[in-house]
Amino acid sequence: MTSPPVLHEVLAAVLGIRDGRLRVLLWERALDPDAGRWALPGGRLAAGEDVETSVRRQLAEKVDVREIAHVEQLSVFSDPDRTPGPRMIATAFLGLVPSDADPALPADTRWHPVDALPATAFDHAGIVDSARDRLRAKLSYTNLGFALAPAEFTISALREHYVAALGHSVSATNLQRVLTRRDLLEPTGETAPPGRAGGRPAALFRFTDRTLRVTDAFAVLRPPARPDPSRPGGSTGVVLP
Amino acid sequence: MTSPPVLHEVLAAVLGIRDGRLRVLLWERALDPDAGRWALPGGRLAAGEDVETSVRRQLAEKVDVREIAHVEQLSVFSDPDRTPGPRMIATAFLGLVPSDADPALPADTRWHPVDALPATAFDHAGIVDSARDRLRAKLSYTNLGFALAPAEFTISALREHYVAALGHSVSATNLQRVLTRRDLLEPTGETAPPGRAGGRPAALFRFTDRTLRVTDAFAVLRPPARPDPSRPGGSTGVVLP
DNA sequence: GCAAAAGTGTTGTGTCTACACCCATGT
DNA sequence: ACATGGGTGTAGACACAACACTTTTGC
Repeated sequence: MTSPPVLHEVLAAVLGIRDGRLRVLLWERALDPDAGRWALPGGRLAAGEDVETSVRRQLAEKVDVREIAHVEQLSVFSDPDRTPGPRMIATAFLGLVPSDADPALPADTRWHPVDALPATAFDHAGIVDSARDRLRAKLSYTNLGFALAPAEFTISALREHYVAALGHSVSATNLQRVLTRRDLLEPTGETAPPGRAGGRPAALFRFTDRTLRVTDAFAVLRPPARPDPSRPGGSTGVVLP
Repeated sequence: MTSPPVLHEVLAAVLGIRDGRLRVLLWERALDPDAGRWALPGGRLAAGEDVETSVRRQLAEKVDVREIAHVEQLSVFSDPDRTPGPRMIATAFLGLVPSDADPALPADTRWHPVDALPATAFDHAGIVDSARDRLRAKLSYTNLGFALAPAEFTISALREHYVAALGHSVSATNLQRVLTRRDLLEPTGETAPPGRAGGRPAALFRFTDRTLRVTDAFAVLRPPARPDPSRPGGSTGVVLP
């Protein structure tokens, strides 16, 4: 009745916008199994730590932990044959690095576009896919953009980040309004100088909050609207003449 | 450098509407540790199985697996001190049982309201909370109601299920329209006889699909609307005179 | 002045919530 | 007839997407 030993590892799909594309941090395996293939950073769980502590510790070897703006658990990958040798269960994480953080990377480590992965080790390609999907979903109903963008940015720079992450066009106009309406952006007061071709200088913004916040909890079937006494005006906003 | 052994278990928070309330299936521990406290069903991962296979197997001991309409992974609970004795990591699942399934339960097992849990074992209360939260969120942007409701139901019966699960009032009118617009409901053609007080007989409905489907993927920043050639009429529906 | 880029005004559309009203049945 | 519960019609309110237009710069 004794089960064979099961080892436990944590793996992180660390995503960030680099060079206008959504990329993931991978390192090239030097040794078998899967030598020459690209793998997610991570490693064995140590004695005193829970999985989140572990993944943060292991990432510190690849990229300065302070550069990681957000970490969240994805799911467990537990196919008995997912790796050769003794059975290994993996808890996968999504990590996000803002584009102004440029950590010095080990020689075997590089940013690869998530939509053009090299040959990957084990089941790591599926983990990257689920990280990308999670990111795309959360960009639409949380403030998670803060974890991709630099500390200060113009709206059009932010727009490029969203385009790269979502994979479809995004209007700068609507992006600004959606984020502003939710009080996620605030102007710094500074402006960025225009390029050599001229143009109006762009105002700089920052995210008001750099921790995850759910801004659109309900798609439908919202709880009944209780009249909100904190809002001074009546139910209507402006009455046109 | 060798890590101490880590054991792996799966735990399931099986939720269902019973007696008008959202409840979770718990069994009362007979032995220490935590004897007399109520625990989630689950157990050790066996050799050849992944975590989802394992949780389905373990649930078969408590409730007929065919009665479980939906199973999904929640997250890993890995605090080193979450259980006494050798370290145990748990992968937690959400399971849902429709209210017309009434599995014969073992003597030590009972349905408990999720908002009035008895003394629970280990960290299981937190797992129940995250299961409840996941269910509430997904009811709003997926067709997950199918996993709580019986095979056929009236709108007002369905409404009571949503009220119990969400914890706030839901209008039958709007519930029907929201689900109908998304093509999640279809009429069976049958009607349910009215109660002894009279009233119009209610039409019976069923869910068109009994597997999980995301119906509201984007809160904002949707991909640009490509003109849909499959839809015959122009962009507008009806023109008023 | 002109091109380029940023940002605001405005309009159209969808769809959600709320509520009034009509429908079918038992007593 | 009338009470009871089921179901539809309709109106109001947002909020989003799209696009025209104004503003501010470099050349």
